[in-house]
Amino acid sequence: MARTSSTPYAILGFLTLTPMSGYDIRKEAASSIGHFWSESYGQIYPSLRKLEAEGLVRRQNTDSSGGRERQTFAITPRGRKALQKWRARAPHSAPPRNELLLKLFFADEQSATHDANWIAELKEKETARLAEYRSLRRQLLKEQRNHPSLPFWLATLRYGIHRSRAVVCWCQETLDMLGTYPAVANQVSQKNG
Amino acid sequence: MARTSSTPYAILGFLTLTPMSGYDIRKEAASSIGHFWSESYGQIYPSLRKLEAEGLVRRQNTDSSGGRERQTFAITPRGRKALQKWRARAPHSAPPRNELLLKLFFADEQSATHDANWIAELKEKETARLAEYRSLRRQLLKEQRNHPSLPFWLATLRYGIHRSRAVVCWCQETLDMLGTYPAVANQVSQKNG
DNA sequence: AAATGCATGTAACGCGTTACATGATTTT
DNA sequence: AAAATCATGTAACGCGTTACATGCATTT
Repeated sequence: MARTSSTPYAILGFLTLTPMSGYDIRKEAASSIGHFWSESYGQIYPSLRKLEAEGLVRRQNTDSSGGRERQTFAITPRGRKALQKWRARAPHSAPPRNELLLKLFFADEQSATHDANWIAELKEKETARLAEYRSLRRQLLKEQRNHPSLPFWLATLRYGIHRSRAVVCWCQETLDMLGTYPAVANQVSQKNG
Repeated sequence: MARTSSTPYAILGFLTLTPMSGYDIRKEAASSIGHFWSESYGQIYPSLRKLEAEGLVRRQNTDSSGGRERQTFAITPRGRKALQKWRARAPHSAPPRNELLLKLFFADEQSATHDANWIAELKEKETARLAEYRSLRRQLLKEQRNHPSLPFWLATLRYGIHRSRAVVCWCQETLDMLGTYPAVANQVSQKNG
């Protein structure tokens, strides 16, 4: 198996919940861990093949009811062991790369209007996310009330909430600061008070 | 020039401050934007060559006083224009990838001790960062008091502060949650109160 | 003389995205 | 019949890290 990629383990993780197709995994990932992790088909399908070749997953049944045939995979006992081993290894945190901040760092009074607009957008996006988090939280509390993993899922959600709140707060502070530049104050199409 | 990489622009940005060598850029980047951006030599040196070939930077003087010869680069007028154009383009935010959260999402009561330890470490790291931010802030306010870019630099710093505070807060909440599992409470080597 | 540190640079590798190709089914 | 949707898959590409190679100076 690949040395450093966590993609195969993300796949194994989802397959512990229930057997799934690559398509399902993608969809599930987007809705449940999308706020801190992303996977593309270009990663998932090849990974599934490798995992199958190593006996960590097995093809369950290819049912063709509705649409193209679906390849459903299930995790094997060896797959569960591999997942456990991965779980025990310390996570490495990737070096951060935030292009908005990079641009802001090299801003000047003339061009700061751009930043103000981007930051206003970001503020709205993160505010919208907070609403999504709340609804996702309600949904989890209702539909997964007794799932033993619920506390862990909620913990990752809380991370997103803390993060978004911090970002929204920073956005407002920074918009206020940028607003002190006349060039910015006059040009920004803002709904920030 | 490369289509999507922001590395060349980060380099151009630093060269607007003062002419520098690749080595200097790396050091400067680590200390000033290291909390939200990273560059490696493997990126910087080839980028500098390309930028030179395109006339966006020029080699200034290769002074060999002390150690190996130093290649110092300065930004050209065309380089400034390229930087301005980049500044005007909206930043794209990379899809997030947080391996700690991925592992936590697939945690179970047995293995949650690992997470608790990592989270305790993270909490200390982010707490230490907060102290670094404060000292960096003091330094900026003293040494760059009149630099026109100071407000933008402070804004990026505030981002880090908000972010770290949020993470520390989440860490504590999550440690408390994990502590309710007997298996975790007994095994974690903790100094968290 | 050896080891360490400064400074420049390259090569190889793997990862992940993007774009594309395919094919079947349902909708219009 | 055409368009849109579901589902699987591949190929190409670029980016960024890691590891390595080099060489000069200073320290021990």
